[in-house]
Amino acid sequence: MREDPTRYNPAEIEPRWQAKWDADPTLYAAEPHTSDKPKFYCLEMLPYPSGQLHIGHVRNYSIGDTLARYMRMRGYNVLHPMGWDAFGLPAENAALKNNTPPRQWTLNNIAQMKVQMRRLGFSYDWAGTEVTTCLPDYYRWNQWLFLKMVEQGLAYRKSSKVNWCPQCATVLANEQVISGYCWRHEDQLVEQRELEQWFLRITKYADELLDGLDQMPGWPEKVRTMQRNWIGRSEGAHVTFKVVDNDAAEITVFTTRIDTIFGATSVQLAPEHPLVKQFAALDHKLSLAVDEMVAQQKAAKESGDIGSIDKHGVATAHFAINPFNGEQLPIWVANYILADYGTGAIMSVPGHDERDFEFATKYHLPIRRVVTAADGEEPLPFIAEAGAFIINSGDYSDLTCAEAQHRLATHAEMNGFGKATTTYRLKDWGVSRQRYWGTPIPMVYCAEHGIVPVKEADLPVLLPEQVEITQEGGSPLAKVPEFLNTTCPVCGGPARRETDTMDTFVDSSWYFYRYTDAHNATKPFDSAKANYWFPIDQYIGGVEHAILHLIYSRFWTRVMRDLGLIENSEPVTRLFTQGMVIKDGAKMSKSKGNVVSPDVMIDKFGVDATRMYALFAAPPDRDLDWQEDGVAGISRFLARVYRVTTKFAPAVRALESSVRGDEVAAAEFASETPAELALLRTLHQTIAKITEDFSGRWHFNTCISAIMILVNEIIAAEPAMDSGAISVATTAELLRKLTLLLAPFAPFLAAELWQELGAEGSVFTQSWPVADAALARESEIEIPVQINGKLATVIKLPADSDEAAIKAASLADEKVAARLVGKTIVKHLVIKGKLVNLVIK
RNA sequence: GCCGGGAUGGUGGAAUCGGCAGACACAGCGGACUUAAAAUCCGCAGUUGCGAAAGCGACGUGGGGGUUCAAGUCCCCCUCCCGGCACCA
Repeated sequence: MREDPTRYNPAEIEPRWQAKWDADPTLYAAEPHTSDKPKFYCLEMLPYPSGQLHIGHVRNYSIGDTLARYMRMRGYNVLHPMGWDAFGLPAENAALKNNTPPRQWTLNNIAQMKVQMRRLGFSYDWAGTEVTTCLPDYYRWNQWLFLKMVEQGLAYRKSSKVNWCPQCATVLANEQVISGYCWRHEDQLVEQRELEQWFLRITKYADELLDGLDQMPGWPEKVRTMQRNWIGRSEGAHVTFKVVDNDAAEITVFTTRIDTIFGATSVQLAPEHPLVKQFAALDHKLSLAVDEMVAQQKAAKESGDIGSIDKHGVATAHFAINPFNGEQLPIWVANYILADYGTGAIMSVPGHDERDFEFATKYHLPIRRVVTAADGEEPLPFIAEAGAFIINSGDYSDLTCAEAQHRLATHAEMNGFGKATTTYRLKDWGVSRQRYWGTPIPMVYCAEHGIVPVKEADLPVLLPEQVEITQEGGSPLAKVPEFLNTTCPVCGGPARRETDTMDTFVDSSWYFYRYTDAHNATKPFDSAKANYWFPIDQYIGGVEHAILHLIYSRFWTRVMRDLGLIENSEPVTRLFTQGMVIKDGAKMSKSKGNVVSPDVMIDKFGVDATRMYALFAAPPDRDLDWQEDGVAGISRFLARVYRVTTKFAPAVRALESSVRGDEVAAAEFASETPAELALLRTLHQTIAKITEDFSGRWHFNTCISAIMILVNEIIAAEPAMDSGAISVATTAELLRKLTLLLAPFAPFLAAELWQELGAEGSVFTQSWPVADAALARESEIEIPVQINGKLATVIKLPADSDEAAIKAASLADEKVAARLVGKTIVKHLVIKGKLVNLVIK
């Protein structure tokens, strides 16, 4: 039975085509940047080489490959690259566990995964584009770009509190801390340590990164919102308060509502505010209370509900002076004030802020009204809307809030105690990592000359191969004397190298530019090539990178633009975030034992069925519940396509060899029977539907269902094809176009069937079929007739029937007539080509 | 608390612009083929009432209200689920 040659056998078909495709390394190469074809840069997020492709990758890459194949058939010059995000901690963990060097482990994994990806038939230009970020020919450009950033003042070193993951044994960027936990160890709380680190000045671009989001209609609103929140721009003012009887101390607060400053009745400091330390040193009771608050804030942060801790505070013995009216305000320390936002100090305006109101009520602090929208009677706290104005505020009374904000800030600035300011939640990107398997930071420490960049000519700073990886903290490179000890680029004297490596998000921040010129040995890439291909037309990946990779990439693009390497400011025109693949309603995980292996699926059902199921089971943006029975269903469908196509293939081949294609068309279209026209109608409706879906909606699940409908109709017509009632020419037309429609979704089967049908060339270099509107049009349509909005019957009419004809036909229907007996027609509504509704009484 | 996304048969999902709810598949049931099974093919299939049947009717897109000749789709209110943000001053 298995030997039955008429039976669909992906295990035979797929490896045969794979071998053929692999033998031609230029098969999927894009044309050079001088091509006159329109370009299309189709990109999927590169994988980390864990060694095993998972089903989520299969989904991600199937979406991208389907699009890439389609766009090629539409005549675009398509760049479809792939690479490896190959630096990172797992390689070091594996080294510890298996005693395999990280490099070897990583390269082995890459080799394995590449076999899997080739097996899946993805149309990547491996030879032209493959980038492996852990190899010196790539990471030397990380170093080169880092040096450029040092030159521009965009990379700098400073000591500060940083996030430390004990499991990673390294520092993390803010973006890599998810609600207090490590992004790769979800149970690991992140600690704070004071360390000297390299930072990249992403905050320089904060405004541009934020404002750019408004001009990115091709990105999901969700991702843009997340980035907006992350950047967290807040426009307001700084105001500096002097402290009574303490000339050395002053408190600068940040407020977005300087217009309410006459309503301030206290000043609140974060427990970790520097001035609190000073006060507490002389006040034991305060000191104890503050320690408790610090501990409480820390605990709340860790349990993730810092938003809901009970507000409490403690008064200090000190007073601050409101610079606008000289009023003395008590200085408190409060547990709801965060040290790391704004200035860590606020003016408390309980009349017009909910938190301040809650606090003031609890501690019986005065509550004062300084804003109203009408009569000054609104219940407090009153949060002003547009149109409100200021009262009880001296010279500023009666101004609108906006006007008062402007005047107060200006007054503060002229008198040197404040000014309009913008704060951001976004902090500079800490890129130092105390790990081995990453890009060495190309800097040298000289006793004489301080921190000195490595000379460009001396790049790359190679990562040494023989390194002992241990669990204990500290940079592994610091224990490699051959690496550590070097000479100063300025004086040639003894010096030591920076032993931290770069965050691996540096690698992925610009890899897609390298794809455009992956083998360039003298530059990161040729600008002319990058400028031709960029921005990326379509980027496809998981939403989990919304504020990591995707914000770093936007930053890096601007840096490279300002260095003159590229012209674009944004890397990606359209972003698509696909949903997760889940199993039995839950995220796949080893601990739940619900992991689906792509290899097992392919062994059982073949690549085409596996890929197609990944596209069929849900729209690509939604989560997809993997059901093996569903893959089996797709496999049966493909088997039907194979059977019917191969059955008629000999007749089609014979026809093709006797008549030229266009003559067939000319001869045929004169004399089709109604049965043939009906089939051609479905064919052209299917072409139209799929073509439209590719232009934006991407609901490949409904594309595939449309193909199934077409196939079901072809199979239903099989007896007529057998008998000759449907001509071989029509059959040929149907099967050839069907094969073209299948090509982006089931490439192996399409390649096989295209050959079976005796057509010339590769199915993938054919033009995408064009829907013929005339053929797609229905000659006869069914019109539902409703009575009082409920379906009464369905009538059949010629498609071009006018309103009068539809009206008459609806009344002529006997079911309708029966229902009309003894009733009055109140309204007879006809929607041409759609429906009839009779309102009767 | 705020911002997104979602809730449709036994299951995944379809209905793209307010116009026949449930396309296409999965699972299920019945039949054909077979000694039998698998595979394959054909058919049935939202729930429910009446009926021997053909058929006829009612209900039905998380819940409640509204707009409309007509609502899964638009408006208002509410519930639950997923994701993100969160004393951000």
